[in-house]
Amino acid sequence: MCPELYSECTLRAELSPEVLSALEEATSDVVTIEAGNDLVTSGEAVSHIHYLLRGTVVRYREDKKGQRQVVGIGLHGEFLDIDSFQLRVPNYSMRSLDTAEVAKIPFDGLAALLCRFPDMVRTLWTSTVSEGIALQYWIFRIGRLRGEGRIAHLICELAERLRQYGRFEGGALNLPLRQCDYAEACGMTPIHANRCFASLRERGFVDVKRARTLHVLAEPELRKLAMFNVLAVSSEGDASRNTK
Amino acid sequence: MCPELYSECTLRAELSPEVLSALEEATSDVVTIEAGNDLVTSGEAVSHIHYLLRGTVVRYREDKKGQRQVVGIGLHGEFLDIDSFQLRVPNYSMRSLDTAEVAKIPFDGLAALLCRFPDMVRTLWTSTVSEGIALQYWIFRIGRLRGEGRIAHLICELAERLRQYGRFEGGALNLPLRQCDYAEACGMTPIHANRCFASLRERGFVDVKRARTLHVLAEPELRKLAMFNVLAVSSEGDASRNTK
DNA sequence: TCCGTCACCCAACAAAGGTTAAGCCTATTT
DNA sequence: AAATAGGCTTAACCTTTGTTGGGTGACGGA
Repeated sequence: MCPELYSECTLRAELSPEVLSALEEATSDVVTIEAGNDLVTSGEAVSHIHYLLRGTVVRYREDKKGQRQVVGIGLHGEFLDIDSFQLRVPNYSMRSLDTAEVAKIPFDGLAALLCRFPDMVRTLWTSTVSEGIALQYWIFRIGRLRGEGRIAHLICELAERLRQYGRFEGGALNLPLRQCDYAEACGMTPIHANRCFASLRERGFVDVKRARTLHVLAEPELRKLAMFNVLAVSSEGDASRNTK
Repeated sequence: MCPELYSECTLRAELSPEVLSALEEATSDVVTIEAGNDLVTSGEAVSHIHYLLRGTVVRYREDKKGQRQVVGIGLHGEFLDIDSFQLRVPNYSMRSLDTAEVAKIPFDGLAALLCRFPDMVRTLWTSTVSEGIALQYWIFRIGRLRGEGRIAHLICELAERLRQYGRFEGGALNLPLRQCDYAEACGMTPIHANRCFASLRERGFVDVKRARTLHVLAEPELRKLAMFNVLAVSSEGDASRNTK
């Protein structure tokens, strides 16, 4: 097992060095998954949780016509499906958007770890709570915003997360997300996502230098448009024609 | 403290009688909240979790224009905000739709309980995971379904939950939800919710006997329309004009 | 009793977003 | 260099949904 597997883990502050190295020992294997392949398939039992070492992953649900609704985006350094430790049979699928590398930690190994480090249960529980909060943001985004605002909201979320991880240099959203991925996450058609991107570009809020790297040019305006971070004292804005 | 406070608790199977009575002892007080009042306000610290003894409660987020997006519905017998034990300052509000009675369990009391009954942590964690799964259903509903399907989906969810609790007698959804509450939960305007209800009524799927009691007349059709329970083997249907 | 309020209902119009069917550009393959 | 494939872009058309403004009936308080 290569050393320092979990050196970029985003839960790091919460996990002691002992736990991290125990996690590394408990890791059964590290696999590479090509773009467009499923890591996890809805309805099929899994026996381990996944940690993303490299790449970007979407979590989604499919309707019976095969239309996908993305319900989460996993960035590298994140655990992708801690909840499956409880579920055993996930009711979502996960797919990598580019070449991904994931570490697998078997459930039994994790269970042993939780016995050895009981505090870890609280940490994982807290992480599940955070994910729930994130899901509520997604519901707000899709339920209360119009097309342009939804895209802007998702961009703001990703920017915020990358910034937290120190990977938002130069305002670049360096992620393999295609317009159709944004569409699936925002509950709209790719054509409409395209219209929204065109408008955001026209307004000078973002710039897309062909290569799947999106440059955020006007984050404050984007946040206003998306009513991102509603908790902060609102500074008013042009969000007039923006809600339902 | 009145006895048997938690006799209807929906986590009951997971909680031993000892834990239940310890919970009862840890309960600081039981309060009554009139319809339309907030139990919890976004951004304001709380010091206890809530258990709903009577009534119905919505959890929501507000945008800066005061428009609400409901992100969860609490039924009696449920803990409403276990997650606030971790958050301390919730970023959502909760409001009762009718006269509600809630029991409050202070955080410190709960913390003591978790020390005394360490297994309970896992139970609460599992409950948080379930809530996360429910939130993914909500995202799917709002993101992938059209108006009629969204309303149908929410009705199916509520029916399912009431049935689990043994309170779905005669196919009646006996809840104080107004059309505008459905609208706020489904990300649409009350006017449009009204159109959707009219259509569902016309099709003979539901019946609303003025008095806020909704009768489910054709659950299979509703489920088909809503693509509810996508996991089950699909039996095909008329869901053609129903997705985006 | 009358009045106000609240939930529901309705209709006409406008805007947003889905559908279909193209065309374009770039990178990769042959 | 030509061929191909994937992702982006555009346009025309039509459905869904929001907007505005009004209406009804039930109910509770003055």
